Amino acid sequence: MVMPKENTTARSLFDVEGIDPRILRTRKLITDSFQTLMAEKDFQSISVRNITDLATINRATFYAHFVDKYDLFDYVIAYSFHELIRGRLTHSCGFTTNNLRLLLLTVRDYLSGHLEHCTPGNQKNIHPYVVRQVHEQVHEFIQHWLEPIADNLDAAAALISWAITGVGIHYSENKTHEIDADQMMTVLIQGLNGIDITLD
Amino acid sequence: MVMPKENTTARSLFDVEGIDPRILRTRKLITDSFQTLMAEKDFQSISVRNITDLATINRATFYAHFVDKYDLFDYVIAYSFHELIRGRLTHSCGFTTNNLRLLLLTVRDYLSGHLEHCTPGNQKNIHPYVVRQVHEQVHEFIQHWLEPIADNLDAAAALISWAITGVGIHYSENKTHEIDADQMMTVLIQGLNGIDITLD
DNA sequence: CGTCAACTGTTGCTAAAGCAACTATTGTTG
DNA sequence: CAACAATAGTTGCTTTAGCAACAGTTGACG
Repeated sequence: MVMPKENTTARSLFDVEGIDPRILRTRKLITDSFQTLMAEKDFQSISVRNITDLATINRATFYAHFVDKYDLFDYVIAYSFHELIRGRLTHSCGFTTNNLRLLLLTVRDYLSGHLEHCTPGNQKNIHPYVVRQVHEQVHEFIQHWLEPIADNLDAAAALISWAITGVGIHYSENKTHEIDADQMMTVLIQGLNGIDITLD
Repeated sequence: MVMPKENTTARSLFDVEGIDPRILRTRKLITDSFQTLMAEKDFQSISVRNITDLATINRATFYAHFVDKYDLFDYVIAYSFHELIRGRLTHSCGFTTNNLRLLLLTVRDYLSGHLEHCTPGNQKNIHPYVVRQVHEQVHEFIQHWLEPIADNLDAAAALISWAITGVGIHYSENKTHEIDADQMMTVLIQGLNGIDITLD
């Protein structure tokens, strides 16, 4: 089985321009199937066979698109979060207080929707895979915003992206303190001033 | 473009056993797309491009499955009628009065659903393509039923299948005289006795 | 009338998806 | 424990679908 050729010139992970429609269709069949199955049973009890049967594709084809079901899970999380964020922010709209707050709220809202799927005990918490993928997307935004203004780009992007993701996790797990978002924004901004980053 | 290889050992036109799942999927994408478009606009104003765009398949692929949109139309009609009839009758259940009545009622009900799509004037009537396909399916049933009992098979099958189709058209176009179905059945049965065919 | 745009049907070539078969691993049930 | 069934990945080869380009047709509009 030969791997489908990814579009190497694509700007983003989810940019579909110029990709063979068969790849897009198969990918959609797989992710739709997976999300349907996730709605009715646990992740661990879903087999690759389940997914491919429901998607009406060959099992070998699955492995041409994803390494395994964990890889698929990563992709689905990243993609759905990306879609949500795309509806609220544009990639090129810049590093402002308001955008940071928007990003923070988006993270919180998205993670809130993923609390019920991952309840190992009585404690509701978020699956680490979800956190990792969400952070990755946040990081990408921050890095893109900081590029023109930050000297120590990597450190600053890591700090801010993790700060936002962390706060998002906190608020998604206990939704009672809406007002603290502004407080946290203040702390964040002051912290950034300390490393010579200022906001518009 | 090489044509997909039809399953030559298939018992029926719509038998799906052993056919490459890509063929089935593509066929479904095309027919679903077509039926969606038919629900929102006129047959003549639907282009092959419209169909393939909505179906997310290549235009050339369409021609690997169907000769043109008329061919597709035939297929969709025949298939949907076949599905309806399959839910009410089995192919091997024999030539009885009750089965003939069932067949007649199925034809009437199916054709009733196709009146609104074909209204050239104020007169509601049925598209000739629909009639042809429906008759073909009815004919197949009748021929299969008559095979073990009729001497002059072709003539008898033609007579009965057209009689049923014709009566079906009549009742679908004016639904007021439900009771006449039984009268027509009587006439049909007596006519058949005249050519040495008797019913169980 | 012409010309412009869109559609039809067809072709050779390329790329993706299906299939069968295989090894390896994981349960699970007597 | 052994034997069984089911799943996970992988591979070589076959079949189907996409693509781009072409000539021919149709229809609308100035």
